[in-house]
Amino acid sequence: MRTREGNKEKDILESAIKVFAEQGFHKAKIAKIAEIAGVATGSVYVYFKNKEDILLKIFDQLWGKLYSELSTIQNSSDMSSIEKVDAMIDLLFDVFTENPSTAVVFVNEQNQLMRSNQTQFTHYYEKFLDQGMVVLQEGVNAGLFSIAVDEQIFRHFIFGAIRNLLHHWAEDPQNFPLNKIRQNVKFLIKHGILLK
Amino acid sequence: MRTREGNKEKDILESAIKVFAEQGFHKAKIAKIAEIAGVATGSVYVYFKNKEDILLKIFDQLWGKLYSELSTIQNSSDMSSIEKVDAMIDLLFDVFTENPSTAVVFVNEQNQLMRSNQTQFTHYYEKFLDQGMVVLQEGVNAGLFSIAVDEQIFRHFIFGAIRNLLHHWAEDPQNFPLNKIRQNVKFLIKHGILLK
DNA sequence: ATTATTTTTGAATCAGTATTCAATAATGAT
DNA sequence: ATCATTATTGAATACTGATTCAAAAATAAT
Repeated sequence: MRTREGNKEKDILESAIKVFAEQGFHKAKIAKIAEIAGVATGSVYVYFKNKEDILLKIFDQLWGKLYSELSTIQNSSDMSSIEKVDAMIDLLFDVFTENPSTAVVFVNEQNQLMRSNQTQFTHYYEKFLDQGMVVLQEGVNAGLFSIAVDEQIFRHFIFGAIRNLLHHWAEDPQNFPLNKIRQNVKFLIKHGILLK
Repeated sequence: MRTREGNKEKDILESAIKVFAEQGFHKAKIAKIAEIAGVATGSVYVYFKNKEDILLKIFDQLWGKLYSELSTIQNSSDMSSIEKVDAMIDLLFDVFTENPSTAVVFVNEQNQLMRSNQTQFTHYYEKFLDQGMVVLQEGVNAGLFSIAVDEQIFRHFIFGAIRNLLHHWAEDPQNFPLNKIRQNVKFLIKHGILLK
């Protein structure tokens, strides 16, 4: 017998996130991912079926985590709808702050990938967005939020906005203080730009 | 001498937009683009330097048009800041409505492309976003818009939101009436979701 | 220390497709 | 009608890089 040394699967996954973020999925080379992970090219295929499989696992991990944490928020019966919306925004920012490269990969690759694949992560991703809509609906029912806005549209609106901001932050973290972004997003969602 | 029959460059460009939208840039095959354009594979290389060059020309065209039309809006001295914001949103929606495939290509490919290329279209794209910020600033100065929001952040916020909505609309135009989206976006920008 | 088993390796293979280019066709000029 | 010039063609080429796999190395059991 022989036991595996270290955690190569994890190393490769982390290396891949970096390389995918830097080069984009298609220009990223398996040899480079292997090199940064400190393993041989062939080892990548011991742990992953193929290149796309690596990307899928990255998203599985991401959305599994996000969905599980969102559920916790959702079940906090002591929070108002407004607080929940804030908490959701914090959640997204927190997770992507931990790993800016993941934010870049998410923004650049997820759309393309979802088109050809229906897997694990798609499920969690949808669930995540659905949860967000439940919070919004609760707020409307409680008379806190305006009913002038369609939930589907709102969901894509706010999600696209955050996504884009995270992207720009990830590409240039210095000039884009994340806390300021976070505050601004919370404000904009609630009040818009009009002074009243 | 011999003159060129038809307008092959235009045919190829239009065909490429369709194929890129459907397959994504990397999976799109030159042979397919040529076939749909009704020309031979080799002809593509008469009119374009290479595959990426086609994509660049698509964006040149898109942002050249958007920037030029935005300038017209900007120069309308009889419009208030609020009206200008509305007009900008209409402009974006109008242009992408004319060609949903362009919306898909824009959302999926522009980020990647901009990273490796500084060309014509990047210039117009930046100018376009800058113009948007000028409008916002005017509104703040006129006491119409809240100063609680950083313009850079607002720019990425609203642009990301619209982009994402256009994307979902382009993928599924039936279930996503564009006019409703348009109205909702205008409302959200101004008032947010909070009822007051 | 030898053996059996499992992990790791990375050079060789292989596939896919962007790009080239010699041949062909079309056009206009003479 | 012939020629010169330019446009078009698409099969052949060339290249890149994902994937494979036979050999080597590491480990644990005896």
